Amino acid sequence: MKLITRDTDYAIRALCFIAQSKNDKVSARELVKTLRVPKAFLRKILQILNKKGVLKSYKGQGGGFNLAIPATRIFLLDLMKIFQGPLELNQCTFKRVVCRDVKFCLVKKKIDNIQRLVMQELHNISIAALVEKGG
Amino acid sequence: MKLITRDTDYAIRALCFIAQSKNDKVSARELVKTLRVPKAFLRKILQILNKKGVLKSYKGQGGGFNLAIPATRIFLLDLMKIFQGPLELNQCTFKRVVCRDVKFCLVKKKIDNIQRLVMQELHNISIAALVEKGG
DNA sequence: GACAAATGATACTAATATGGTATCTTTATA
DNA sequence: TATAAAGATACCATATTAGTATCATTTGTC
Repeated sequence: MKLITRDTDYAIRALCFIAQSKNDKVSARELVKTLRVPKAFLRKILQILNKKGVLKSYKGQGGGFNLAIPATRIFLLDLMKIFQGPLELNQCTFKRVVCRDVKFCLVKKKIDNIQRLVMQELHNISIAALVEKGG
Repeated sequence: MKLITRDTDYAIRALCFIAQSKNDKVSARELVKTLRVPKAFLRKILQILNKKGVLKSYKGQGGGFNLAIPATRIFLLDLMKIFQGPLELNQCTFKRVVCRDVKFCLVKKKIDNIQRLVMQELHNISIAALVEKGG
């Protein structure tokens, strides 16, 4: 049971690297060299991050990527949403069945609480926080 | 992104029903009637719960299942472990790469904290708690 | 003892998600 | 104008999830 999939993971690594870089742009080739991740796969991920407004891309020779928004405002939760869809711990298939009172499903309520907790925590972790202390 | 899979979900429902039942045994047929879940699939789940010591089974005509341990001691976390394996939110593929200091990976540390939190919460939800208030 | 109704064991299948590849197009710049 | 970059898109392999199907075994009842 995983909470973070490979693509989210790679995205985090790439963003950390880009955030730390002294250069104004970082190309996929550079990232692949350092991160040791399959190039075609990483390129797809970078393209998605670009479309979602997390990265800004520059085409042509000497092109590459840089952050479209400050590293302090890129959160794990955002990345997970992008690559893994919305966090829905369960979709309450319990309706009409276990719950005697449809309006009050304790299972859902309890799981929703956990979900809220997780989301809060994930929303507190930014790319900036990950790179600042050698993380 | 789901935390609870279908089989865990069905297991919870079945256990809630069995916990609430006045009879000393509940058969798969009864469960299917009430829970509206595919019979063959549910039977497989019940067999697993039996093997794992959560349910006790009775073969032959008039047979069925009942709880092998009190509902107060069956927790969501246990069921998730049985059907979804151990909760490992990430397996830290960051080693040597993003982390400059292998011994101190902030990503892992932060995610581990979240994991601890989730496990604590899941360990607080028992089948008994789910049925007691009409959940 | 035969039958029916239950679980046990086990193998198979279908659908979906995950983790990639491969290829061709477009753009910028030296 | 060649080259090195990203954009777009289609494809593929594997694993996981969800579910089926079948036969064997057990046990209560007539």
